[in-house]
Amino acid sequence: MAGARIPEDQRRDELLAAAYAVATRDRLGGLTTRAVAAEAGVSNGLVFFHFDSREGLVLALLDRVLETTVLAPDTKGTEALSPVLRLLHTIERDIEGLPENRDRVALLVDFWVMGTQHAGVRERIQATLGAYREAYVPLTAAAIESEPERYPGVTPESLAAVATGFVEGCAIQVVMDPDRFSVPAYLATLRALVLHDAVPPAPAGRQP
Amino acid sequence: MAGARIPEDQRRDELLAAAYAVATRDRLGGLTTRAVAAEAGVSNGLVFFHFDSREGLVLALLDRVLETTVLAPDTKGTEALSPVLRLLHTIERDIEGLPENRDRVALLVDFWVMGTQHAGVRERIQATLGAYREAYVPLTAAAIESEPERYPGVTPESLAAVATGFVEGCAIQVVMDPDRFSVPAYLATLRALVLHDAVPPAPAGRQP
DNA sequence: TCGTATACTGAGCGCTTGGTCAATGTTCCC
DNA sequence: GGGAACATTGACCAAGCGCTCAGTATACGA
Repeated sequence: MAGARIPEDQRRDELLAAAYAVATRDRLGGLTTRAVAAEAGVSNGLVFFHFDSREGLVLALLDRVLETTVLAPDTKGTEALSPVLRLLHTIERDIEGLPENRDRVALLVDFWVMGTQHAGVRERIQATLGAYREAYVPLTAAAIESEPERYPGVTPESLAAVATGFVEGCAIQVVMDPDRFSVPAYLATLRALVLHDAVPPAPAGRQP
Repeated sequence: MAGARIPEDQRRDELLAAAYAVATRDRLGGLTTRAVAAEAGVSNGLVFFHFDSREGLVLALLDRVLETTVLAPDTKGTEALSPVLRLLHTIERDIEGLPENRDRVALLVDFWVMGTQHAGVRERIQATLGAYREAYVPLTAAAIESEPERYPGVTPESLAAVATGFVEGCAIQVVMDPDRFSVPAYLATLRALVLHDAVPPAPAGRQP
């Protein structure tokens, strides 16, 4: 039964896939080495052969999740819009993509909370979120430059922090209270706040 | 050593205080019955005598934390302001109070995450946050009524949801990344977004 | 003074966990 | 074909967990 059947990298991937399945089902607290081994159909010891420790497994899973999670604003198709509308449109697109990725977002929230107590996790997540925030800076800079008198004391960085913070806040609400959280209502309010006049109608949808 | 020395309610309070100390130090994951007993200087069994189970202890602690946490907008001293400024001022006051309560907010975040998997915890937290949101509705209703043409498709409820969601998002950032999160920069940006013109200067402070 | 209700102790049980390791199966090169 | 290198197993260990319980000390009414 035991033997060198599968090259190491492939087994690692299998185990990480099993870990992802367990973590999205039972959260990080349920991610035990035995549960991963059972999910992958291998023995408990093999997990330690490939990852040394549970911590190694968790960190490898975090790296995998961060790598395969698109965390960059998608500005495609918005080139013709005004800077402010472009920024708004990008935020909206990020928020709209959240509900369909609820499992993954929930797992990321777990890692996020874990990062409060674990320096390695914290650094990885802060780096990723920092890159996400910085990717917004060109958009926010253009928006501020288009109406500088409207944004006194607001820097591209601070506006990017608020924009990504808004998306992150929505992500957490999607995880925590998906039934009450209404994406269309949120976006309509965001539009009304950001666009002081001539507000295009929000997309149709349930509004509380 | 053992005996009926202290009336039940007092011991319960002592144990809850010990649980609070443990939970703010080691988070919910470190809240074991033995740790609480050691913190209170009593035996392990006494925890079960007073709370039946670890779950009972955790729920009692949650109730205590929710009761003693002021989660209602403070509008004192804002009666003379315009509705929009009043809403803004209230949000700012809530956000400014977060950093000094970081331990407590961190504990609430832990409970919040726990609520994802525990119906009892979820119900308690949703009820509290729902009451917080509803307490904002009079403020948001007045703000919308003062400039209805500016808020098409925005209801008092949806604006209250965004306002409290903004505060909650800030709370989580205070817990997760307190060094980078800048309250003054956030508030300045919020002011610029909400007030379309004649923006009063934001309070001085570090801005990233 | 004695009995009873109550608060309290701490050893211990059963279970799960992360982690170790000697043994074993498999592959591949010589 | 034989052996070195590697992947894999599963029993096992120590530690920590929630929880139980027989027993003990205290307060108090009769």
